[in-house]
Amino acid sequence: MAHEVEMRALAEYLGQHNLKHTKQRELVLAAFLEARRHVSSEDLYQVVREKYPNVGYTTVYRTMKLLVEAGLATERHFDDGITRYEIEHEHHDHLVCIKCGKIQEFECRMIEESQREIAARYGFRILRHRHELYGHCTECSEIADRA
Amino acid sequence: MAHEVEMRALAEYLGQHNLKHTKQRELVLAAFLEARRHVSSEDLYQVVREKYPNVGYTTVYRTMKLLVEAGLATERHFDDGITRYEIEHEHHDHLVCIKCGKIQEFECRMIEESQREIAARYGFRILRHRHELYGHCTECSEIADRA
DNA sequence: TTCGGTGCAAAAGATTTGCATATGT
DNA sequence: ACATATGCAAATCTTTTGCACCGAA
Repeated sequence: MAHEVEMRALAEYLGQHNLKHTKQRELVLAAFLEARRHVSSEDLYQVVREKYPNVGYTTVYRTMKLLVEAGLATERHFDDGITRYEIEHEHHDHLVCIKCGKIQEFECRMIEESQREIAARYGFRILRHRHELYGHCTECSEIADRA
Repeated sequence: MAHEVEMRALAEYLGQHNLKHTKQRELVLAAFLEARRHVSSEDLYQVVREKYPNVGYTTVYRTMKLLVEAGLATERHFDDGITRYEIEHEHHDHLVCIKCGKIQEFECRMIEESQREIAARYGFRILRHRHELYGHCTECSEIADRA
């Protein structure tokens, strides 16, 4: 079984919270880790279904919420209204191609610094943020130019 | 009638597109302009209903989409999944208080510059962006500290 | 044996659509 | 007159919830 670290983290979380270690939770976590991209519950449901057709929608939705609680996943809301998940990691923002849907992560120290400055200016205490740049990626720009 | 400029802009857009100038469209636009904050279609529906109880949900939803087309309003998606609208104007981002819901706009040249730099680095052509900082505003921070 | 988990179906909440009717142009 | 707009109800789409049954501890 791959993903030993994450599987152990899940087991630990479940143990500490008197929750049960089930096949379904393991399957959803594995599918999520293997996806290596921003996936929706629907996406994961489809993947899990291929091998285990008796797993329900509900379980996938509930398990993703659980993984967020456990600190293994982060919820993301892009502009199409569908909730997507990514593997938990900090300090990054997103470039979203509105043609092909590709999502590219980026980091920028300068922006982080500016955010702190803005927060100070308005007396806000920042807990989290969203920063998404929407447009066309290199490939899609080229296609548009040729047309 | 207040909002002469915007009313004229609406009339112009309607004329140019073979659309009709109706009482409902005027009412929704007036309610939107008077709100002076980020409002949802539901909010506007409630306001319009007070004076004109026979206006339907559907008309408000459709009219807000029309106002976006006409360049009078901009659609915003914050993290609660409800679509809100603001008066069209550029170059600003948002501070959102997750306790009281207050939304404060801000502008930052430094961030805009960084965005251009990031776009260049990844070969993206940026068309629009979202940048929202979520946390506690001054008042809500103070209340939390006192507790 | 005992709770928590699962899966189905039904509910929920926001928004859209079909359709008969009403209304600008 | 004619095409578009309206308003209701029903449909949609994503996500959540109720509940009887199942299964991990």
